[in-house]
Amino acid sequence: MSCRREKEGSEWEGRFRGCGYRWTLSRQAIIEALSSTSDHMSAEEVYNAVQKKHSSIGLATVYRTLEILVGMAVVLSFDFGDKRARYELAERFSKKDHHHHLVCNDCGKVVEYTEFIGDEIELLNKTEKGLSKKYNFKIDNHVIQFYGLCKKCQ
Amino acid sequence: MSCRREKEGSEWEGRFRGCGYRWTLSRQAIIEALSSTSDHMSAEEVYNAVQKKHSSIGLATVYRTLEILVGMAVVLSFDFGDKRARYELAERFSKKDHHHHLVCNDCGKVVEYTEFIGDEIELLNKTEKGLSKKYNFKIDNHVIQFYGLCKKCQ
DNA sequence: ATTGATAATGAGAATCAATATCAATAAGGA
DNA sequence: TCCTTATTGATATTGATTCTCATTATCAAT
Repeated sequence: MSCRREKEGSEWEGRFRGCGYRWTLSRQAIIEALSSTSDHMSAEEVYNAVQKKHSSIGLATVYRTLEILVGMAVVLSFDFGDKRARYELAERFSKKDHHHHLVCNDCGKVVEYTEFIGDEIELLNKTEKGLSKKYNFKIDNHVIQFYGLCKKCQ
Repeated sequence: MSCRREKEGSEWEGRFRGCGYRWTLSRQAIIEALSSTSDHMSAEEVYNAVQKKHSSIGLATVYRTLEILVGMAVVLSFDFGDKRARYELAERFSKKDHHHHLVCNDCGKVVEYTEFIGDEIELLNKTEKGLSKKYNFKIDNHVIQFYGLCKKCQ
């Protein structure tokens, strides 16, 4: 086992314990699964991925852990219109740049675009500030998504 | 019955028949229910509202009709994070101005804001155009929403 | 290393919004 | 009025997610 892996392990461990959670094999495996793909996995897909190495981990544990990770803002949960939550590591834990999503209503294909993000973020921040003040909300999250038909499905 | 009501009835009838659908009492009642509130009703809430005047209309019909209305772009469907679809009449069929939503993650309160819409729309249109070209998508829908905690829930 | 409090877990049952089935009914053109 | 067929209500079913509960694992204190 490499030095790097140990270091990563203890970072995650620290993050969990810092939030009052224990550090367990299941949690490690689930984070590994999320880290090792660029897909937007559903809970069941995470379960299947995790099963390959650790067949004893149950589906309920996957759901519970994902809930915790979302609460820790380590994982983001998305709704792409296919009737199940889909998960992806938050920007700072992933290799991906900040992006938003463009979803095909027919085949479900998801494009992660980064091209127009700059202006979007800027506007979102401004709007967020305005909304916070006017409506007394403490805003901690936003969604921007586009829906349509991809080339094939048009 | 007023002249206006008759006229509205036939407008809706025309819209349905123009799409190859029949015009039925159930559909009329469901549209009335959607028109007579500013809430974001769930399918079950629409069902309850409709039941008061037409107790024979079934829940399945409500779901089916809402699906059709969404397909006709008469009704918009939203996900506010409470695990059920919520519906509202599209802008051109409602008294409301174009707005986006700000949702409390705790109590579920939904604020419809219109203040910052101008810039948002402009940016969305621009982004939409850029995405269409670059990714060959025919975009027909977008979502912008903010999530946080309202004053009470902070 | 052992212990004890308790957090986490797996298996499976339960929940609940949404969808599918199917026989009966209603819409609307001929 | 008749006929075709879309629509409907009742109800069963699905499928993602959550809950329950007995068992196990974590980890701070010993």
